[in-house]
Amino acid sequence: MANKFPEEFLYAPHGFRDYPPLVYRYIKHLIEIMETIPQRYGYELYDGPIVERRALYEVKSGGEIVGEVFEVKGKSEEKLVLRPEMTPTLGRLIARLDQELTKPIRWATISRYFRDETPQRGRVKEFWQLNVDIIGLESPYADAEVIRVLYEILREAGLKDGEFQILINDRRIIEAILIALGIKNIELVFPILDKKDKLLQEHIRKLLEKSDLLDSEIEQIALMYRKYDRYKDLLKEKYGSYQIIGEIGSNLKSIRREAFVSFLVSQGIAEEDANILFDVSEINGHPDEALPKLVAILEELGASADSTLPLQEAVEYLKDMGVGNVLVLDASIVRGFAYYTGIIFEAFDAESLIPRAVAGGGRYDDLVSVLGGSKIPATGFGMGETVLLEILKEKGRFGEVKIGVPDIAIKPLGKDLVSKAHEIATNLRRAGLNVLFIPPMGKLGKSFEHASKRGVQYFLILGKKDLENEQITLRDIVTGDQKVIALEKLVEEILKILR
RNA sequence: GCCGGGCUGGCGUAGUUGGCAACGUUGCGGAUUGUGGCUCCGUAGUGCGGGGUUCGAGUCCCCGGCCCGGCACCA
Repeated sequence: MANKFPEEFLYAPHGFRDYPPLVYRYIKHLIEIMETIPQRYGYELYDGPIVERRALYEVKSGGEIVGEVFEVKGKSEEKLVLRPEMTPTLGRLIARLDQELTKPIRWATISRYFRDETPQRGRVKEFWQLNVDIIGLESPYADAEVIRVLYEILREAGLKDGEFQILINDRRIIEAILIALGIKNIELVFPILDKKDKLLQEHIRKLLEKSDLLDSEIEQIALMYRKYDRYKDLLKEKYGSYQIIGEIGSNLKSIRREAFVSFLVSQGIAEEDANILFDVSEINGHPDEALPKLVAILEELGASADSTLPLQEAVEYLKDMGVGNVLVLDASIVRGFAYYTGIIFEAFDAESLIPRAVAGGGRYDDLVSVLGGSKIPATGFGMGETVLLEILKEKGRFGEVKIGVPDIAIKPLGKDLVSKAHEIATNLRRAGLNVLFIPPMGKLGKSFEHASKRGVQYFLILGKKDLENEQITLRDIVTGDQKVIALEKLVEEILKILR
């Protein structure tokens, strides 16, 4: 180290990760699950380029999101970016290949994506993401099926029913309510629904400003109210002595309403309508109970309840598929994206250990046509590996992930035995085993130690004495047992032991 | 971008009111070429960088860097 190489250069660039084997094997484990499960449901794998035209992302939602994209400089004039998500690429592919593809199309992909965001827990600048989509099937069965795939992945990854929830809603229902209320600016209301919790947080912050609490405390308390169920006890313990905290606590229900309604009113919505919208946004429960509430609201407004039928149907399918008990209809879920047109859903850890969605998706019936293709219905979801990884880490839910652990090691005792040992290793490898070859120098004991630290249990010792009898010694490194095996029966014997 | 916490051998930590930098663990080497994981010994830090206060700073003050949380934002 003669010259100064800045120490920080030993680390990955800010927001990016290194993946030494100890870390990588867990990610790889998840990736393999995410890649395998969709195939079990008949999905084909595909991929696109990591680099896309910047314009592709401007088409679908007005160019707002491009700010968090990595620009790529090439020789051409064309503005290129590292892809931040898959759906536009998928839309492009479908628009182009539409005519030759058998419908419905079931496609899945898992690959790396990039977003130039501020890193946080569960969020990094480079990540793997799975996308699962059904294109060309209008029936809510399609929505149900992709949700079933999502469910199975979460289960396979190690989460149990009750440890996660799949929140579901349908934009068409909310739209029908808004229309019934005579609200024209639908686009205005969706983001507000999405920010309901945040509105509460801000409202409480304002209430607390009059008190003698420190700004930093106010910030913290307001956040706790936003996630009240989780911080209820802590809040009482820490700030219970303040009168104002007690007051807010006992009036929380009306404060929630006030925070939401007053903001809507400030945006030009009538107070009466705003109150109805609040009631709608508070609907949160199993679809069997929540859906009738939405129907009732629509009927009260003198509107048709037909908009609830697709969600109803999807829920029925989901129950038939065994996913009924993790569903929660949350009428405040709309998802930030302009391109969603119908059923939308998000998966969360039930304990909110990580306050981010594990996966999210929905129906986007117009995207392909926006990109110049024919009008073709589509639904699907995206799922990154980062949040799920953090949740499993938090729960200590990583079992023994054995990736890159050799099944067996072999060491010749002497240079003149290398070719024979290599021949044996090759036979074992051809039988499908991962074989670690240890060169003949050094002490045998050290080799055991090394193999043991690599997680290897079985060790073949090829020495002259054994070889004279066409035999080889197999040692179990864990137990210390060892026996001599005839070379001609070796592969067979080893396979028997390993199975 | 904002707020908070941290930065001591590879890793994890201890360091009382400023005064010889300690412990655990891992890696590597050693007890000579067919048998280990126990023990022993050796190896390892310009204390994140820079400046200041002081006889003397890891310990106090200032500036910067990086890491980790959280907020904003989030396809």
